[in-house]
Amino acid sequence: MSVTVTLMHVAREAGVSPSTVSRILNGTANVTPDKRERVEAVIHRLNFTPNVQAQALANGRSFSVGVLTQNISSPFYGETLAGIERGLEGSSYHPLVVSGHWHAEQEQQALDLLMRRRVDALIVLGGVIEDAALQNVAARVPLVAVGRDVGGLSERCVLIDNRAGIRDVVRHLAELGHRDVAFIAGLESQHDAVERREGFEAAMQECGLALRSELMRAGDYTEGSGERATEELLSLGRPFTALVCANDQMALGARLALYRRGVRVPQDVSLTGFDDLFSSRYTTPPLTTVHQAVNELGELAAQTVLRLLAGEQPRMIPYIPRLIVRESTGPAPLSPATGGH
Amino acid sequence: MSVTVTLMHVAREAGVSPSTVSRILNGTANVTPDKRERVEAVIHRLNFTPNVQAQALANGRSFSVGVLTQNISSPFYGETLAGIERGLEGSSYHPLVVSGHWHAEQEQQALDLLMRRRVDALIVLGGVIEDAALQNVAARVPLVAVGRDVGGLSERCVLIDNRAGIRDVVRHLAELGHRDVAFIAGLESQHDAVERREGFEAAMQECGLALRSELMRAGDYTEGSGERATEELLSLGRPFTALVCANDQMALGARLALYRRGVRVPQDVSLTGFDDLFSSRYTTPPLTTVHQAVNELGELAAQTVLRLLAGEQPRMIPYIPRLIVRESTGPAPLSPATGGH
DNA sequence: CTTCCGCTTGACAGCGCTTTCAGAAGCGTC
DNA sequence: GACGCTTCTGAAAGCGCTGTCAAGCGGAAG
Repeated sequence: MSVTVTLMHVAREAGVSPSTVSRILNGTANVTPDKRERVEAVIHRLNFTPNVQAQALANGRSFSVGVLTQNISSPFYGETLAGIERGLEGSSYHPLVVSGHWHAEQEQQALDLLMRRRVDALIVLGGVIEDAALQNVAARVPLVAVGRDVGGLSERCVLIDNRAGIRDVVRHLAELGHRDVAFIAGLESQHDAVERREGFEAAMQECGLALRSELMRAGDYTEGSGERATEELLSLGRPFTALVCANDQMALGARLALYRRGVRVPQDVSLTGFDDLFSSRYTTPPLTTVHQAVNELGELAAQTVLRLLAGEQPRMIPYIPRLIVRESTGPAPLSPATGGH
Repeated sequence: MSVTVTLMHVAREAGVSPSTVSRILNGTANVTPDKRERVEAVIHRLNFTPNVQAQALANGRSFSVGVLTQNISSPFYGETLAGIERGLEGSSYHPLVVSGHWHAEQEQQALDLLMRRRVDALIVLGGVIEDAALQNVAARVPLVAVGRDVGGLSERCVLIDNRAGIRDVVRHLAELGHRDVAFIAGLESQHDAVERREGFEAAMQECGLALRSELMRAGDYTEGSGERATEELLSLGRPFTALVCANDQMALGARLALYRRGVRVPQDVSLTGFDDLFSSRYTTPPLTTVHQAVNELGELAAQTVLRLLAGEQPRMIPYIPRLIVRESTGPAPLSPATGGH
């Protein structure tokens, strides 16, 4: 392994001062064409790559944007990350991703790590860490939150209207004639899960449909939890004709449980999700769900961060989710299977 | 925004030299307990976080491991990343992820970026960039490749036996009595896609099954391409009883196309994938596929990198994929639907 | 021909940290 | 009490780059 070549080497080799090389590298000032060419030739010949750490140290900017996500492999956060990546493309900033796994302690460690790395800005995706910790960090670097309302930083939060999304789902089902609607919620510790549950309850009332506690189950946003919750619901003898899940992943689990019991979707039971993951277009049947444009949310967050870094004061537009009707919902069966116990 | 506090501030405040603070931070040398306590108190009080860039510059290690992935939002790479993250946990190293999007030029840019950031090591996931570029980089930092055999660096490549995986699939289908087996391949530019196609052809021959070119289609590993290829195959009048897809995502697309045509899985057509994505347990019906343990592969890669960084010379064990039989495959129909054109 | 202006360029002082080197204690021993 | 040894600690020299400052240069203006 050869010694890494530094800007100084380039300067010597090209017979100019380090300052000049730096200026050529950053376009900070004019340099006579012949010197520039000479230096560029040397850079190329020596395969010189500037040391970002040194640059960061010297000019106080690391050109990286910290991203606190929860679970890098979840389809939901994965798409958001891709959006952030795309939003940052073309700028000289780069994302630095750390996972918090929905665990306050890990989230705090992740934040520490990002601060240590002196990120120039921060994007926070969900999470359960207290607002105070985020406010603390926001005092040091520009911060944008996605899918979570941080007290005192609301104008920096990209939010979606969970209640409106679920309301659309319930209305859609009501229009199809469903009266017995089951619901699988997410964890009460997650902000949006609470909003979706409350939204469901409100919408049911609004549509004049009875809210039956035995038809309300809690999962944790994973496929497995959706499957288990659905099995419990089915063990009641299927006293429902529609099943609303608080996210697509649980709907996927629910779908499997229904399949195992030979319950047809949507002929026997209509099934809905929330998020519109990419793969939800490909479930059997394709899932009726609420589109979140996770991708665009990520991109929007990234662009907002860039604006903040450029010294602008961008305003956030609340994101309105959109109901996507596919084939997993249909008219309520004429003779609804009544509870069998 | 307050001025960031530096090690120097801490030193002054605690009445010791910067060297001492550094030593306490890194445990580099003994320090008398009272000084240590004093310094630690100040660190805490001032909320001091060491600047990683400066540390990196001073001691020549950035404590970050570059990861060249292809598509951060793909379920396949997402799980690998999670594995890498987990494998690096506990060490002081941290992953720095960049996407190449299966595009040689972007991959090269990603590599440049990582070298600029002076990553201490590199993990490469797939990709289409030439071996030479990777060898070039490997001369500078330890490199581990996953799912790709880099010439001259084979001992640093975590590989899976694609041919063996597909062979198991074909044998499984043959045992179930299928004789007319269709295949949807990936792009010829991707190494593993080629291996899977070749593996399929070899396995068909080995099982004494006829290889019919009209039943061989090419996709690009996306759901949409699987769907389109399946539609084409179905337009032939369904002269096949089993459909082998080169990855799970295409199988998902295929599943939708079959659903649309009212073809039952597995009663009319048996369907298989490759990769065993987490969500493949939850398709309707659950997908028979080849398990890749993407997660563990990532973790293994990370651990290997750590070993390399510690100066050891770890040996790679080739990974043997495993057939997972679920419910999307079944006996060949008694009276196979013959080609209808 | 001198003066002034604008542009290019190099010297140099950091950025925040680590690490070597050598001095200062502290301790045991003769 | 002096000597040598081991620890602990501070001064100082970088790590690779940027940005300020002032010098040097050529040409335009007087």
